[in-house]
Amino acid sequence: MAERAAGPGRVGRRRALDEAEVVDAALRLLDRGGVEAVSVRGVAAGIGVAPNTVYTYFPDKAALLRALAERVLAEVDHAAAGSAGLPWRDRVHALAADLRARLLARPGAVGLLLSAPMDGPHALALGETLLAVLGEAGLAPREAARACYLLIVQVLGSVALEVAELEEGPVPAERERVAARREALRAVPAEHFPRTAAMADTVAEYISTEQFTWSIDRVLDGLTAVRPAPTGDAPGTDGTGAPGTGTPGRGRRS
Amino acid sequence: MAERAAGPGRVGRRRALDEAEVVDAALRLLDRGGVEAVSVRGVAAGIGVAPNTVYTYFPDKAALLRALAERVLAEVDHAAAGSAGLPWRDRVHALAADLRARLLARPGAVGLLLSAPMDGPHALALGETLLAVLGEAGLAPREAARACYLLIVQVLGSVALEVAELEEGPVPAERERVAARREALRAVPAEHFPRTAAMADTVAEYISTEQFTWSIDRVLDGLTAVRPAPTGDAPGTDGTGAPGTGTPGRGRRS
DNA sequence: TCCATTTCTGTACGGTGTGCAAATAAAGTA
DNA sequence: TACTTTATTTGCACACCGTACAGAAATGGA
Repeated sequence: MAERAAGPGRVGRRRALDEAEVVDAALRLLDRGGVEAVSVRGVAAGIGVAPNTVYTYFPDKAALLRALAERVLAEVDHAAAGSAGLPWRDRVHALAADLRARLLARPGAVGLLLSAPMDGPHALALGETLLAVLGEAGLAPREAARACYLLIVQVLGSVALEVAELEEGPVPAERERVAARREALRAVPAEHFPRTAAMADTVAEYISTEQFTWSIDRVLDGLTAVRPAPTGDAPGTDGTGAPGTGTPGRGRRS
Repeated sequence: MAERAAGPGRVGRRRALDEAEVVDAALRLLDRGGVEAVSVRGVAAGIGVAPNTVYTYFPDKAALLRALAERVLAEVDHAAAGSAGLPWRDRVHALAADLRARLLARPGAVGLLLSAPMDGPHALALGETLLAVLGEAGLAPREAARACYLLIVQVLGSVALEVAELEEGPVPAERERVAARREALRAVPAEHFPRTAAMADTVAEYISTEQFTWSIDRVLDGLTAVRPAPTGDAPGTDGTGAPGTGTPGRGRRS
């Protein structure tokens, strides 16, 4: 099993591949065919090797999929968020848009990210970059960390819902996808769902870039809205999760 | 194939079950064993029938899974959001918390919701309820619709990321899950990810109820933050999705 | 050269979704 | 009642899946 990788003082038959080549083959399968096209046998065939050979490089399929998810995250453009000249809001937008675009270009990649803990180095790097931007924006570290998760959840969640509507095969343009949604929404019975039916056009645009940008903007508004200074009570959680008074912006500890 | 369901003037052998019984069997498998335990053969065995019989009720497995997702959504407590006495923020919190709790009680259900379009009647009903609350909160219909999607994305996204960390088997208490995360985060190298390492305790609490509530609060803040009145320009989308000026709260059309 | 060690392959097992033809059961008709 | 028509259910089969196991092939060290 893949215990100790290569090394000069190592004995035994040399391996013909390395982990990256296996992941690359998996990525090719992911790109055409989605996540369900990524099979151990398919990956093995893609690199001209017996199916079991894959288990020399990864202990099981789940590990291969985790590596594949990391591989996808590796391509995210952190530089977009680092351009020091831009206002911080724009830098968050750039990072979010880049992540969304990469994931939309690879339907099935989102499912990958959402089916295993995001604890790999590239996942950490993404969080670190976002944390830096939010820190420079003036958020206290604790607020920045929470805001970081809030934003990641929003991006991954919206891409996931967006991809969930896709058929197999090539991804249609956003325009067509919205149009298809609008058409499908004409079947919503107004007598049961009056508000939804009345706003069908806006509902059709849920999967649009505009809704995505609008959502991020509202989140950023919420992160910067002035609210009562945090109280200085003990740092333990109250743990109830129960809604409080209902007054807007009730602050919780930093 | 399941063309026309039962009817009084119908000829042919009577079916021994109905769709609901099939979905119930699938739900039992989902509850113990997660989404990957839901197999056509397992469902058939659960109701004492040959595997192919399932195809009399659903055209394929995907259709069965869609029905199962709907079945899960059917259990959401809309009354929690309808208690007219409470402030609207609390009603949103109640609905969000209820949805989260139901999905956490059934790990694997989120994956179900995120692997097919949410266009069933119970999905529509959920949106309609949320839309009503947001409308009563004073949001313009278009804003309310967009806010509705933003909130759904946040809830489903955060539950999805939360569930992604779970092992097979029974779900540990939140306290233990956070502790396990905290322990795992001790391995983060501070030289590469200084901010993440510094905030490890907060990062460990990403999956907590408190972070969930905090995130919803920030979103609600963002939805109610005062911002420039929408400009009256043409209703077409600009379609670029490019970030704008960076000034906070730049309003887009209602 | 022999040996220890590692990688790679052949084979096999139990599982999956589902297509197809035959069997079965009900209703309509004669 | 007997026969036809139709819908449901089943047995069988196929192709695919993840992966365990034992042996073969290749390497470096002694």
